[in-house]
Formats: sequence, structure tokens, C-alpha cells
Amino acid sequence: MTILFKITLPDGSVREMTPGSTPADVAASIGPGLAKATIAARVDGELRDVMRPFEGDAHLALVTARDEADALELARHDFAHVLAEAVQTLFPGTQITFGPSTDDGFYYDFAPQDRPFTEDDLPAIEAAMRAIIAADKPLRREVIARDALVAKWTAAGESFKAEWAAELPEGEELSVYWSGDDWMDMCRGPHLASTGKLDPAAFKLTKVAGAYWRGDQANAMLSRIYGTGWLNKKQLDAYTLRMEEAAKRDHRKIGQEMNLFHLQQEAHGSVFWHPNGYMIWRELEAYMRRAIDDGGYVEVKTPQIMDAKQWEQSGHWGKYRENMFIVPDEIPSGEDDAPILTGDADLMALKPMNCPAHVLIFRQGIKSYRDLPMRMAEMGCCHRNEPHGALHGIMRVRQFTQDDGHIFCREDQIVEEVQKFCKLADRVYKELGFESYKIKLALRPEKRFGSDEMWDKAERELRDAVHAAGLATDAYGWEELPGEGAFYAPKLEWHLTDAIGRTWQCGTIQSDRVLPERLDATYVGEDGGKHRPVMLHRAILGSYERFIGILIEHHAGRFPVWLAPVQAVVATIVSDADDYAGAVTAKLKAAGLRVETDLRNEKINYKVREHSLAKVPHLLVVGMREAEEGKVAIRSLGSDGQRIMSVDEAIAMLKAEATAPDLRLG
RNA sequence: GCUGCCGUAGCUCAGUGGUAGAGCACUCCCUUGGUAAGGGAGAGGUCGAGAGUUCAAUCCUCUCCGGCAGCACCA
Repeated sequence: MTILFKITLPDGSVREMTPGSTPADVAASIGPGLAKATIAARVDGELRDVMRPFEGDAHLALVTARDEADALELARHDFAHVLAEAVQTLFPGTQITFGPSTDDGFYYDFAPQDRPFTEDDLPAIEAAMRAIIAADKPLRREVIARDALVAKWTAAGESFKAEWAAELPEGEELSVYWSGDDWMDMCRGPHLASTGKLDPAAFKLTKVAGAYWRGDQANAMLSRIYGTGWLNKKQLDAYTLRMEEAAKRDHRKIGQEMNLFHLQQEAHGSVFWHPNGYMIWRELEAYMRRAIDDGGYVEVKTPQIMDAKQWEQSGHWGKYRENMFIVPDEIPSGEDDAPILTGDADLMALKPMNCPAHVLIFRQGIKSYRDLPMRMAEMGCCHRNEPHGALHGIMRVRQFTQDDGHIFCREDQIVEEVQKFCKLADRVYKELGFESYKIKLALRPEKRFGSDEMWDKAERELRDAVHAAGLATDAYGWEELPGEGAFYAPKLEWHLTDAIGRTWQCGTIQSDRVLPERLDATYVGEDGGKHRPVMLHRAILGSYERFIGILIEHHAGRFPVWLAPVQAVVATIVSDADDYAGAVTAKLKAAGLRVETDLRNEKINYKVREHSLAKVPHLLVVGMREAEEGKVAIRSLGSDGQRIMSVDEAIAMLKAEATAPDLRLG
């Protein structure tokens, strides 16, 4: 009697299949249309190849191109394999390493034989990939014992693959995938049934880059080829268009177009804020000041330069000295060419962060448990000598101003304070136009201060607070990141997304027991004894520079009126209206609005175009008609029509829009 | 810092082994025009910096500085 496997389909029906049969056989037994459309299978929830035989009774869901997430994942994984095969065909001697799918495509890291790849190589590689797809090579899974595979890789001169395989558990059976009979890669799978299932018009190789083997700086630098891959050309075209649109809102481009700021190599990594850009900063800073006042903070200002001994004591000198700007306390007198740094000079350093200075303020006088929580805020200007490759526009700079704050509190106040902060951050992001953000918890790093018990406690507190605040959900992209914490504390991180989908950490809160200990902060408890406060490091914007960069990209330069550098322009049609335009402008200015006047001898079409491109929210057009009637014709950014209204009505409307969100009534 | 690419007028870019060009912006003139570029003229550059090769370098080579993409880093 033959044994049959019971295969249960999503609708509850059961099919009996002989051993050795596959999901493809099930699909074929249902109908030829489905057989053709099926690209993979979920067997007991696990995504598998259609050609992989069942191992027993199973629940089966057939996956078709309509199951887009699964289908994309498979296609991208396949594209990566095809890329690797194409490269090894064109460049014999190149070693393969590793190549996963990404959010919009795939990449593969290679160890080239003589030179790294350049973008000039990409067209030829793409052509070779299309040839492999056109050949419709079957992708076949095979299981090999670890040691046999290590031997195979070693014999083939694939040292990276051999190294990787050798570290997998001994005796384990590993899967490899064959493309036809002439190329294979080690891979967990699953894959499509053959390379011909890929759409040759749905991918594009986009860039080459260096990447360290296993992500470690100490290892060899490999040559990485990135591609974007989709199910069909339509999706690829939509993606390409999306990227082009995103590039238009790059903060560096808009910053120049709107005359917000500039960067130049004499101060590389530091921002020159122009009047327009600094107006945004001022509004944002005023807003944040109201937010922290409201949140029960006190604001302080601390020294820009402190003695190196202070940084040694805090622990930063040991870990970050290379990234700090060091300043000698005394310039040696005498010859012009005397070295500025001598062995004798006392060293000072520009502050890379504000925490130690805040502890020093806390330590002044005697603090009672009644003083806690003490919430200390500073718009703190910090300098860090970042690796040059890390700099990016105004998002990653060497001089930046944090909306910093430290909450000194008792153990029993931590969870409540963290929750309060979550609420404050949520309010700020939403009022500033960010409806969504992601929250992560960065856990203890390998190199750290403090005991394991302390870290257990600190991580638990942050986790509890986020759960209590209801933010630990998929909607907030909640996840925990092992090893990513600071050396003194775990970090809750708030991430916002830029124009092309890169995410940037902005907000953070960290519960720290290390610095209060190292810098000897104490308070007198109810029992009359000395106690250590816990220090919560926190920021919402992160830095003004980064946050304004994200704001620019988020709004594509079309700022809400309250943040817009120029809120309105009064533009004339004929020079006979100049006096009236001047009077209107004066009235708007008196009402506290940021207005400019455009009396130039240009046609109104020209002025409309220019101020629209400059992203001025409102254009107040005045000709003789308006002058005689005491009105203005308002054309608002993003709409074609005009609205005629009295000057007073216009002022009321503009004032309402120019009010910061936290100051609006109702 | 690492890998690759790039650096020409304020901006966007073209170009050549014999010391440079366009469009926009700018200045002036004409034009007073009703909702996304009216017309004309003019001015503007040590071709990122330094060294080398060459009769001659913006162009070729090297070094440095800066930018872009990615990696690594991000207290």
C-alpha cells in the first residue's frame, strides 16, 4: 500500500499526493493556468520552491505574482543570482560572496581578481544577465553536506564562500542552487523555477560601491554591484520616476535654490546659514523653546570648550578622542613655526556633547529628592570630527546644535518620565508635519561601561515605557537592535525618513546610570542619605541641522506658512500701483508677517513664475484695480486661481496660517 | 577612513595638447504689461590646489583638497 501525503489547501480542501511530488504538481492538478502562474509555495508557512518535494503532510498555499511581497522577494533574490552568474561569466576569476535582496532591488558583493568594478562595466553585465534570463535556465535545489561543500568551494578557489560554509555547524546539510548545470551558489532559497521567470525589462544595475566583507572594516573591501529589480517594466518605470521626483526634493538642491544655506570647503562639514534658512531655524527654535517650557524643563547654556580632564573622567576621551577637536590651552610663545601642540600644553576640547556640563550644573549646590525630576535643556552647539565619508549635506555635519536635554530623576520616576517624553516627541513630530515615524530600541553594545544587571534594568525600563505608551507596534516599525546602544546606556531612537527613503535618527532617550556615577552626581534622599540620580539623555529634533534638512525634503521646500522664510510677496502689475503696494506691505509687516515687495519692471507672468519657483506661499498681486478698490488679488502656492479680498481680510487669513501649530486656538 | 565616480562663469552644463563656450541669473536700455519666462546690449572664468611630462597642459601622470554614491562610523 502506497503512503500518500495529505496536502491541505487554504480553502480547507485536501489533496493526497505521492511522495516525491511537489507544489508544482498540486498546482498542475488544479489547472494549467494556475500551474503557469505559480511561482513559489508556502509550505506550513515557509516560502519554498515549487519544485521542492513535500516531506510529509503539509498545509500549502500557492504563491503567484499577485502575492506581490513574496513574488518581489523571490524575483530580487533571483536577480542577485543571475547577476553573480553574469559577472563570473564575464570576469572569470572573480570570487562570489553574498548577495541579498533589498527594499527596492538587490546587490551582490564580489571579490574581483584584478580591479574593482566601475559603472562602465554595468551595461555589459546587464546584457549578460539578459542572456541568462533568455536561456531560461532551470534553478535546481541540491542538498550537500557541509564538509563536501567546503571542499568544493576550496577547490573552486572560492575562499570567501569556503570561509562562510566552514563556520556553519558541522554535519549540517546545506542547500545550493544550480542555474542549469554550469553555475551554482550556496543559498537558503527559495528561488523561482527558472531564470526565464524573470522579466528582462524589469531590472537595472544602478551603482557600484565598496563594501567590507562581513560588514567589518578590518576585512577586505569587496566590490558591490547594486541593482533595482521588479516584477515587470511598469513597476521599474514607476520606481525610476519616484527616484527622479525624490531627487528634486534633495535638501542640498532646495537649500541652494531657496537660498537657505551653503557649505564650502574652508569650513567643511559646517553650515553657513543664510537669512532665509536661519529664519526657519529661528521659528523652529522658538517652537522648541515653547515645547520644553511647557514640558517642565529649565534651559541652560554651557561652555563650548572644557578641559580634557573632564572628558577623560566622563569616558569620552578614551572612546572618542580621535573624533574630538582638541585645543591647546596655551599657544607657546616664540618662533612662528613652534608646534602649536607641545607635550606641556594643557589640552582642552570643543564639546562633542553637552551631558558632562549638565552634570556639572546639577552638582552645584545640594540637590534634594524633592528637586527631582530636574529636566535640564540646552540648545547645545557641539563639534565632532566625523569621518569625511560620513558627511552628508546638512544632515551629517561636524558642527551641529542639539535640542538636548537631561532629566535627572529617581529610579521610580524613570518609566513615567520616558512615557512623558514619548508623548512630547509625538506631539512635536505631528505638529511639525510628520504623521509617521519609527521607534527602535538599541541594546547594549559589546564595549560598554556598567554591570549586566544595570543594563538589564535600563533596557527593561525603556521597553516598558514604550509598551505602556502603546508605541511598540508594527505601525511604529518597532524593533530592538542588539549591540547598537551607546557605551553608557541603551537608546530609544525615533527615525524619520528622507526623500529617497533613507531613514535618519532624530529623537532619542537613553537611561543612563554610568555618567552620574563617573561624574559623581548625588542627591539627598528622603532617608537623609546620598543617592545617585539616573540621567535620561533626550533629544527630539536630534540636531537643528539634520532636522531642517529632513523638513526641507519632507515639504519639498513648500514650508507651512509659519516656517516659510518669506510668507508673502506683494507684486505690482504696473508701476502706478507702487505706492499702494508699499502701503499694503507696510500693513502686513505691522501685523508681524514676513513680506517682500516686488516692484520690478517685469510682467506679472514673470513675477508669478519666479515667486512660485521660490516657493513663496502667497503672492499678493496689485494693479490699478486693486489700488482703487483697496483690495489684493491673492494667488497661493499650488493653486492657479486668484482670490480677491480686502487687505484686512488678507491679513487675517495670513496671520492664521502664520501662527505656529502649538499657538493655534482650538 | 575604504571602494568607485566627479570638480570648467553665481547656477545647470558643453568643450579642446596651441591659455574657453551655451542657457539661466546679474548690470544697463527699450517695454507699463492682469496670473508660470517681452526684446536688445553688456559685464563675468588662475578651467579645485600643487608638482611632473611636453616647445606648449584646463585636457596626460602623480599628490593633496573638496563633492557624489555605497560601506564602515554616528557619544
